[in-house]
Amino acid sequence: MEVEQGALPQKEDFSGWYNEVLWRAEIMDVRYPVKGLYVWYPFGFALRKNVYGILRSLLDHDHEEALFPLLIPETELAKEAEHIKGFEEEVYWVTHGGTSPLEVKLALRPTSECAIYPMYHLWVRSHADLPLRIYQIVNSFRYETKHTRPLIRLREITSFKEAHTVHASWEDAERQVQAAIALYRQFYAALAVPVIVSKRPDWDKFPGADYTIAVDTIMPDGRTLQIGTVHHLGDHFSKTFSITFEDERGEQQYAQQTCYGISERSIAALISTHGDGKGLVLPPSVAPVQVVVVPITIGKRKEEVLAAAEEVAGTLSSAGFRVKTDTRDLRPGAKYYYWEMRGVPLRLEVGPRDIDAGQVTAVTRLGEKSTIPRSSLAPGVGTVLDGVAAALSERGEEHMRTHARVVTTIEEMSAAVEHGVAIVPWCGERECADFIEETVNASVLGTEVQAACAPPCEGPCVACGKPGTAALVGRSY
RNA sequence: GGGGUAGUAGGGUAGCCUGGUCCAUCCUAGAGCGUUUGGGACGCUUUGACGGCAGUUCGAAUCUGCCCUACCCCA
Repeated sequence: MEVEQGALPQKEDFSGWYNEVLWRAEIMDVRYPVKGLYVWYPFGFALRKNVYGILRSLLDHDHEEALFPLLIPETELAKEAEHIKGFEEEVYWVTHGGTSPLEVKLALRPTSECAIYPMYHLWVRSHADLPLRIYQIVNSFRYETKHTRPLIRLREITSFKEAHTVHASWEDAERQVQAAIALYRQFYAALAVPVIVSKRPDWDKFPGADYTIAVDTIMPDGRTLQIGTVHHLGDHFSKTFSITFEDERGEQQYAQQTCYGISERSIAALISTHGDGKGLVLPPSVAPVQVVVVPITIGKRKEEVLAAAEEVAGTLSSAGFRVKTDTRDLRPGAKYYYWEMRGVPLRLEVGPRDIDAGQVTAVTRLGEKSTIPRSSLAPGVGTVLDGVAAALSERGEEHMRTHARVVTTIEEMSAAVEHGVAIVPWCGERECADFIEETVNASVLGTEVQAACAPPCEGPCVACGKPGTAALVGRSY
């Protein structure tokens, strides 16, 4: 793996910047010989492990992790008419076993409802089995026809975390929807990625859902990226798959269900939100390397410096930090650039001058330089890392504040969607949404908008003038 | 769905019409050795490719056929 040098494309050229940083920071290798399938480098995979570790620990409070098969028989997939219609153009099919055609074609899961619910039919017997909350983290396949992009639009989604819950009542399922949104908010707060939550318009909901709540973020170029969805499935699937339970009175009832998912788009958002002209910027919570120790070895004191660097690294890893000592035979400057590209939140330089002063020189990924006494190394590093995390959260919120605007006219909306999203009053009619889309070349993404920066807005619909409520309008990936 | 263009080393290009020292070339690529090291060091040596399969030919990156892949334009 080579060390690429020179400047990144400017972040203003977001596409160029994004593709370049993914391979220079060794997140994804896009050279795999199938369009839309990409390879996780070890460094990228380590980042993925940390990010999904946070997601797992949040879910594990009241969910259980399981694993369902990749292949779904056509007979199961075809059961829910609305659902299959939503996916039929994107399904990969396994048609042969060796050279013999299969009697029943097998689909590579585009999502796992049809793999999981036949089993839920067997597992759910009584109200005592409910609520049931299970999740899995798996790959899934969609034959995307539009422009594919690593981590964002893929033909193999490698890291699809999908949760599927079963409840006794519609209201109970709705409470689960709220709980899932809260959980996703916590998750993205941990990544310092700001989000907007909204309810997707009816025509844009998950195929087979009562309604869909989406979590979006705003990318550096102002376009939105959907980074999480939560669906209330009502009893559509339980009727199709006969998921019933016996209630307290001994009567059979159809169960109420929800499902909700997050994919590696969360990592795309993480990278895009924080990265800069020098590469990745990672919150300490997920950085594969939190602290890099760079020995400044000069002439005679080389051995002494290396020993000091090792001692510093040892102290920190005993204290629980993810530390790397860079002893490669490179100039210090080259190492600084190398680790900055990989988003390491804190660099510690240990040279003769530091040794003599009983300190280390600390430089954060955000460019703040200080010294930390060797005598209080671990607490000092902890404080600095907390500072980086706080600064990233603040930066994220600032980005959201400057890219989401509450407006009331077509003209203002048109200007707002040039570099962000608009929140405008909308009456809820499809015709008005179509008018908005054609006029400003952006979509109505949702209603019931919840964002830290967005006060509720009501007023006459921007398109027709009838009473309307806040709608999120933007250009999306 | 219809049309077009293109695939040459880690990356970027030339060569193709007109088969033949083409061992091509450039870069911040790889490997090795040495001198270096408080913000991207340098020298020397060296490695490596013609998208795939078949065909024509004494000889194919170059000509022919099929296939694969990617990109662009139109619906």
